[in-house]
Amino acid sequence: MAARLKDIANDLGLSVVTVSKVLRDHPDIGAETRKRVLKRMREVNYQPNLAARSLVSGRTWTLGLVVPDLLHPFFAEIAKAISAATRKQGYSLFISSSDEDPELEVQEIKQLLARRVDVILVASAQSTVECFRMIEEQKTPYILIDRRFGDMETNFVGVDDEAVGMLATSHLLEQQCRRVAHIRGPNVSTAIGRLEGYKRALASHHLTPLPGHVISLGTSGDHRGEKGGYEAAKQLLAADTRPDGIFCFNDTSALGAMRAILDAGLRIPEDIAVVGCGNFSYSDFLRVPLSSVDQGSENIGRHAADLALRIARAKKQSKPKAEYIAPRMVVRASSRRFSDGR
Amino acid sequence: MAARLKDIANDLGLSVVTVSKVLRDHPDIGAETRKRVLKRMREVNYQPNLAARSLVSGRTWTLGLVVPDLLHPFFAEIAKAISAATRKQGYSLFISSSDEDPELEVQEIKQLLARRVDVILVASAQSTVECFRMIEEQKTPYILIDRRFGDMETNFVGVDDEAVGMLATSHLLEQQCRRVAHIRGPNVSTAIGRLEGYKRALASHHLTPLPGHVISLGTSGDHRGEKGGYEAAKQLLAADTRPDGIFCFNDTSALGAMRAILDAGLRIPEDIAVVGCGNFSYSDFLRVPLSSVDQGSENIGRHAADLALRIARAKKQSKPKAEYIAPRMVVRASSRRFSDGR
DNA sequence: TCTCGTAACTTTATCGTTGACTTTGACCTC
DNA sequence: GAGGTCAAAGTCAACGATAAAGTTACGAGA
Repeated sequence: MAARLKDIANDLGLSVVTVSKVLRDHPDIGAETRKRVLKRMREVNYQPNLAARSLVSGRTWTLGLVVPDLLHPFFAEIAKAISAATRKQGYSLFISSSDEDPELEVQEIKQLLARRVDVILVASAQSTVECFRMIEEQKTPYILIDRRFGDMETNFVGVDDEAVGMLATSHLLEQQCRRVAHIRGPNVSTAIGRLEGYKRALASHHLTPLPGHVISLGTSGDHRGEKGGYEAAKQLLAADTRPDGIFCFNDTSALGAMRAILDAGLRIPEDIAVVGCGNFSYSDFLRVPLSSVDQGSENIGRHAADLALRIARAKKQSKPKAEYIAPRMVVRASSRRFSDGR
Repeated sequence: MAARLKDIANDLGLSVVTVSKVLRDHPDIGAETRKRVLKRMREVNYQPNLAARSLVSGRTWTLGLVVPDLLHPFFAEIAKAISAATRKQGYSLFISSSDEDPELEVQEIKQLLARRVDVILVASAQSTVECFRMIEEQKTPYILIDRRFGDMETNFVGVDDEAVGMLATSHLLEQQCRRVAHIRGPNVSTAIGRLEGYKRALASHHLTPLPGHVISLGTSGDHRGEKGGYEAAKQLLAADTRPDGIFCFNDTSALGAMRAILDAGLRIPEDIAVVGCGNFSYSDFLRVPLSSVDQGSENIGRHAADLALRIARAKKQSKPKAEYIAPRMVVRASSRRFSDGR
């Protein structure tokens, strides 16, 4: 069955170590011997036993990724990109979904720690940093993706959320919206950053959010946020002054919001322009194609993978590094109020 | 740092094996000793080294999943369900995406074999069975998901594709469509089954497909199939007799088809009713909400996970088992031609 | 009293690989 | 010819856990 170094060594009358050296391209092996060993390895389709290797080296050539929801295209794309980039370097990737549940997430992380993965990547649903202290105790390096935690000095790869907020809001202002509302997300770094960007963009036009024009997505139950977006938009429509543009925390909440607007008999973008965030793949096919800020998820994935590999290969812990990906505005019908393409 | 059995044994003046036995609930341990060991384990937060365990046992408590495209909600949902179900039993899941590329898929599988995963699950993009012979040689059990191969006797979990075709086509016929066309998928089991179901449903109404009314999705480039669906629908619209109903291989091709229909100035469903397959999560939010056959992807995932766990835990190879999940028709506006809800 | 069984541990060997040292022999130099 | 260098092997001891086969001590049964 599965061939071992020992078998090859016996077959060729060599010692196990010699064969092992060939495997790892060690210099002190004769050309002839090397050839014979390599030939035999091919013949028996030798595959090193990684468990044994891990045992000796303390490394597993394995990474772990935990995302809030694998069904969400943003995270699916990140996962796919990380998997593709790391596979090429001989690493395999454990992927799991925490369902936005902090406790489940902790369990996933514990399992990854028990498996001694070389690096953990998390798009975290935690509200406290306790969980990361736990990871640090095990001395397993980790990278936060998409969501940061206050002023924690950690490895991070994600979009520049303030830029997202500015991009979306500025775009709406350019489209002559003057009462731009914001449906903000839960109290995590991404939502806070986007809100900040929204305010800054308004400020740069000498505007401030009107009363009731910043509304929170409920966090209840539907974590994709369609229902939350629907409810939030209904509240906005009932506000003293109706908004003429809405920047939504993400695409799913934008879907809900658009539905609420259409249900109310209003037109998009004429009465209210809508911008989401995430640029999910089906934006083009919606009732009203949705303008959206692209977070460059694939890019995030690639950068995260590179960073993870660098960390995994490094002998020593290095200083935490934060990488910010620049977002990109993708304009579609839901916010295009002028045909001149401005 | 990471505590080992040895450390605990030293701390308590016991042998390593005794501690190991406590860990595995071995009977011949005194009550007092067991208590002391468990207490210490908790104190130092002991995590068994799975590499060492694997080395001895030859098992890794690890599963591998390869899907054609993690971005596709159908596969993402399956992946998520498998991951959730197996995690509870202490198994971790490697997930990777083959991008519908048979060669890449083989590479992924090789990596999983090298890692000695206990079971491999594949939604395969292969056109030949060669690759599975390779898996069999390594004696690693595997489960095919979604797509079968001819008459190969293998473990399989997927939807009953003939039922899918019948369900969709019968529904269109019930909606008084009389010229039902089919945009079929590539030459794999799923597409063949659905085509078969389509024909059988027609036959049971004493109909046969009209000339030019079964069209293949091109396999070129865009593997999600929107472009393919668009092109195929354009051809259908140019056919001698225009169809009044289209059953599309999947939802993404249905998106493309719907766009072609709308672009041609026709109405959905009045002029042409459309049914897809996959029931992807955003169906409700489309320009015309899409009727679709739900393949029960979560269900598929759960069943696949159960089967994988059973196989992983079994001492001996057992007879291959095929499980078929029943599909479900979800009717939305794209095919609802009567308001009486028939 | 002697054997035997049993509960509760311990010893030893093993899994497949690797890192740190040795050994061996050929060849060179002074 | 003694000593040194170098290439090309080989030995040994881990790595952390487990399975199988010992070893005690003690009480029961004959």
